[in-house]
Order: sequence, then C-alpha cells, then structure tokens
Amino acid sequence: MSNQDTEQNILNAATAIFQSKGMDGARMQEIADKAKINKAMLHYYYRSKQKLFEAVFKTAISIMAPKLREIIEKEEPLFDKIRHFTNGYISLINKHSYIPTFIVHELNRNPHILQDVFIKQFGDSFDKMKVQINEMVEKGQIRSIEPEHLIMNVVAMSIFPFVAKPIFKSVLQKDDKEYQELLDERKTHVADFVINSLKIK
Amino acid sequence: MSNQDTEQNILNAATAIFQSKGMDGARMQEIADKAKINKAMLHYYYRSKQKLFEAVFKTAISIMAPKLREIIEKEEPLFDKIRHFTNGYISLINKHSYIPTFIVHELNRNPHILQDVFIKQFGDSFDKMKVQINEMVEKGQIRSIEPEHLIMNVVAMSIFPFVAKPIFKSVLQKDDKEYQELLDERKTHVADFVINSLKIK
DNA sequence: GTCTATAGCCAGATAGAC
DNA sequence: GTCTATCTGGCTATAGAC
Repeated sequence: MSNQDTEQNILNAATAIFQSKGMDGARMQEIADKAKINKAMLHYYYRSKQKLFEAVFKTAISIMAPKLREIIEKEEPLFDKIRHFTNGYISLINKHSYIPTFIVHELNRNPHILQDVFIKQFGDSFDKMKVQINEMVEKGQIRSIEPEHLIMNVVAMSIFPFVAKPIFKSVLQKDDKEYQELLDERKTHVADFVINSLKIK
Repeated sequence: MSNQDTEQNILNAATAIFQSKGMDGARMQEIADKAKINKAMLHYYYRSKQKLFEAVFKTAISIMAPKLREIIEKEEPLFDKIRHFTNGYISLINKHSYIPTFIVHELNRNPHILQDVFIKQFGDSFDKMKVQINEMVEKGQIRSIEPEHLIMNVVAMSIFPFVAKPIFKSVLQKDDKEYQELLDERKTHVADFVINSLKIK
C-alpha cells in the first residue's frame, strides 16, 4: 500500500470510530484494528490522537459545507431553493448519517472549534438570502416571517430526524427499513410543508 | 450535611459534568471537585461511574418525559395541543438546555439504553394522537399529512435549535442574548408556522 | 460517613529493531 | 515505513485509618 493509501485508510477507519464513539470514547487501538495496521502507524502518520481527530472533524465539515454553500448561493426563487435544500441535504446526510450527530456533539463539547469557520464561509450568502426573504414579505408574496426562523425551521426539520433517530424510532415504533422510508419521504415533505406555511392563498 | 443532601449534591454535580462532557469525557475527580467532596464519596454513594451516570441519565429522562406525556395525553383540539407543546417544551428545555444534546449523544453512543422506555410510556398516547390527526384530514379540517411527519416536524423545530446552538449562533451571527431572544420567540413562532401549514383557507 | 493513600489497569505515545 | 515492546501518566476503584 502506498503512503497516501495508508493515510487515507487510517482516516477512513478513524472517521468511522470517531463518528460513532466521539473523541473521548474512541480508542487508538480500535482505529488501528479497523485499519488493519499497527497502533504505532497512527502516530507515525498523524502524530497524536488530537491531530487525527482534527483531520476527521475537518473532513466532516468539508463534506457538509460545500453543498450548503452551493444551495444557498445559487440565485433562484426562494421556493426552488427550499426544495433544493431539503432534497439535496437529506440525500447527502443519508450517505453520511453519523456526521450531524458527530458535529453537534463535538461542537457542544468544545464550541470554539468553529470560531469563524461558518461566519467567513456563509456570512455574505446568508445576508443575500435574508434580503430575498424580506423582499418577498414586503411584496406580499409570502407570509410575514423572520428569515432567521425560516432558516432554523428548514434546517431543523431536515437534520434533526437523523440526530434523534433512536428516539423517533422508539416513539414512532418503526424498524430501520420503515424509518429509512420516512427519511426519504422527507426530501419532498419538508419542502411542501414549509412552502404551504409561507404561501398566501 | 445529611446523607440525602450529600447524595443530591453529588447527583447535581454529576449532572453538570456528565451533561457537558458526556459519559466518556467526564472525570470522577471533576465531579468530586464540583460537589466539594472527596472522590471516594462518589463510590460510597453510587458504587461506580456507570451507576452514577445511569442515575443522571434517568433523571434527565424523568424531567423530559412527564411534560411530554402530559401534553400529548390531554384531550384537546390539535391546534391547542401544538401550541401547548411548543410553548411548554421550549420553556422547559430553556431551564435544562444541556439535556437534549446529552440524551441525543448518549443514545447514539448506546441505543439500547432506551429499549422500550418510550414505547411503554407513549405508545398508546401516540396512537390516539394519530387517530386525531387522521380524522381531521378525513374531515377536510386540515391538509393531508402523515401523523409521523407532523410529529417529527414539531419536535424538530422545537428542540433542534438547542442542540445546534453553537452552529446557528455562528451562522446567524447572534450573540448569546440575541440567540436567547430567538429561542423565546419560537415558543409561539413554531406553533404559528405549523398551524399555517396545516390550515386550509 | 469521611478522608488519605494506593492498587491496578488501560490508554496514548515513543524507542528502537528491522 | 512497519513492527514489537515498553514507558508514562491518568483514571476508576478500593483498602483502611479515623
């Protein structure tokens, strides 16, 4: 295996372990076993558990952020944007379902990891979106709503069902297959639900 | 200090530490320091870290569950129920803001903690609520919606802003005071948003 | 019940042979 | 680059004096 393959191999194993157990619960030995290499190799390539964790965390952010950015920055009508967000984001998270829980937990454990990552990346785009929403309200095209709440609503309904999967599965009494079907339905359901609430008929 | 005071004192300290650092990140020494007692006392009263953790976890569930049960079981019109839920639950979580993140993380770490806690407590109530929603759809009083999605929507919009607080604060560029104001607004905003989406006008 | 001291274990990190 | 063996520190848990 080449250096880069080994490095990637380690990162993949570390991602799986860190995302399911968190920084504190993860064990270097377990990561090494998963990567089918020696524990010393982890340190050879990444120096420390902390550095390896940071690599995993940055990778997780880099999977989530560009798609978000793409959807938000694209110039198109608000309702289209909402549909693209719920469809695109729920599909993406489906492929990386551990990421939201992982990010949420690690950020609460240590909020300053973020610092200004998001501000720098999204500040301008969100300002534009706020203007777009406020204009539609003023023109009477949608109900009155604060942009902040609209954004929180859409994001919450899209992501929370992944984060709270064990609770919802239990409360709604669904098995894995049934719950997956619910998640798929939400790609369009959430957008419909939001747009119905905004529309003035 | 009496036995029970000491026991409660330990539980309070453990709650604070476990809820901010999680089971794996918490240190018995830190809990002892916070409770201003000796580390050996923790073991005298709770035998092991695991047992102490379970006490904290059960307390967290027992704070969240009865209110949920109360709101869901009360016989009243659906829209009233939605208003009571968003108002009551957001207020409650405001007083215990670490709990949702704590529960979510620990459940993902170890999903079988739940087992049938929720099913037994809420199975019947949710069935009744499903019937209530389905009847309103059939009578043409609200838009067609699957009860599961409606429940997920309301819960997600109420709870996710607490879980994702560091992210939203950063993205929306709010300080603590401004973010708290947003959370307070949501007690009525979420209910309005949901009811607007359901109404047929 | 409360403390000090310490046993015993396990994890992250490194030394050093190959 | 890759491995084995080992160091070092920190953590849970307990023994035992008071």
